[in-house]
Amino acid sequence: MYVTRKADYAIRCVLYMTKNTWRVTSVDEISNAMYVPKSFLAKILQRLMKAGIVSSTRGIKGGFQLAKDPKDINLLEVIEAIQGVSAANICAIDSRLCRLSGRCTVHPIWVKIREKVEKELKKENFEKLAKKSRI
Amino acid sequence: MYVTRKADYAIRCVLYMTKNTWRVTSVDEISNAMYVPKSFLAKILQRLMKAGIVSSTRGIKGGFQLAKDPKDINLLEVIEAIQGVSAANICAIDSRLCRLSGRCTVHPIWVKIREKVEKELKKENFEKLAKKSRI
DNA sequence: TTTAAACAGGACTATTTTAGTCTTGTTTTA
DNA sequence: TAAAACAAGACTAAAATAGTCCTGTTTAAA
Repeated sequence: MYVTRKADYAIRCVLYMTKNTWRVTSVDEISNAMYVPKSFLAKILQRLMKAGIVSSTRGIKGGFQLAKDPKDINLLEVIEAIQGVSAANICAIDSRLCRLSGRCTVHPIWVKIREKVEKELKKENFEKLAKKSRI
Repeated sequence: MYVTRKADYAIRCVLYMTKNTWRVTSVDEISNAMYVPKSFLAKILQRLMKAGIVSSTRGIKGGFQLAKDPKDINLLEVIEAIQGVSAANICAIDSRLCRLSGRCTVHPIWVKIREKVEKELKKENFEKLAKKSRI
């Protein structure tokens, strides 16, 4: 499980929107507030759209807003919206990717770690995060 | 925390050597047994050398053997010997790498996850792994 | 009705990392 | 002294990461 810059930006972005729930925020605004390159952020928001996490309004005065209640959005979901499923070791995602799997002693350990990490990430919803947030 | 092929091969390699403790094994032998490209494995073994996990004997009939008791070698140590320290998010390794850290709500979560993963990996020593192993 | 602000989406690019290979040299034992 | 084995650095191809850019389309407001 490695969190890319893209997913990290996505998290900041959802966090910002959580603090401005029900208000339409533009890419430009989020970009400036969260120190994320604008055109890169636009791509990220498109992915969050496809995942149903945000919704968009086009045209002047348009922008993005959360499509769900912040308490129903967790970290894992945002990360996976951006980079797909991931794990410490590819074999923990798809055992076919490892020619030793099935016979491999280490395999169950990767699976266990993946489960633990995903559990932690699922526990963290954005309502909770925003309460603690100072940015 | 992402485990590269290199670290994955290193683990297989240490596992093989654990099952042949006190015997000198050549790169060629391990390479064939563990399905790892020979010249790549040679590089990996050099790293394990520097980390003090294996020792080498040069010349004909030379090769590698574990430099420590398998029960004193854990997964984390082998992974870090190959790829250095890692975490789900770079900010969990060095908070200076994140311009929001200190103010970032998500930062403590990455740190917690890193700690949990490292704890799991430290628990797994090679004596234990070899007992379960069928390869 | 036109203009400008904003999203949509595809193509493109530079940099870094990953996963190796290759070559030349040194050691050691039979 | 030849061959088998490690040592170490240079090299390379492919993939992933981190963006940028450009050409559209939409829509509120002047």
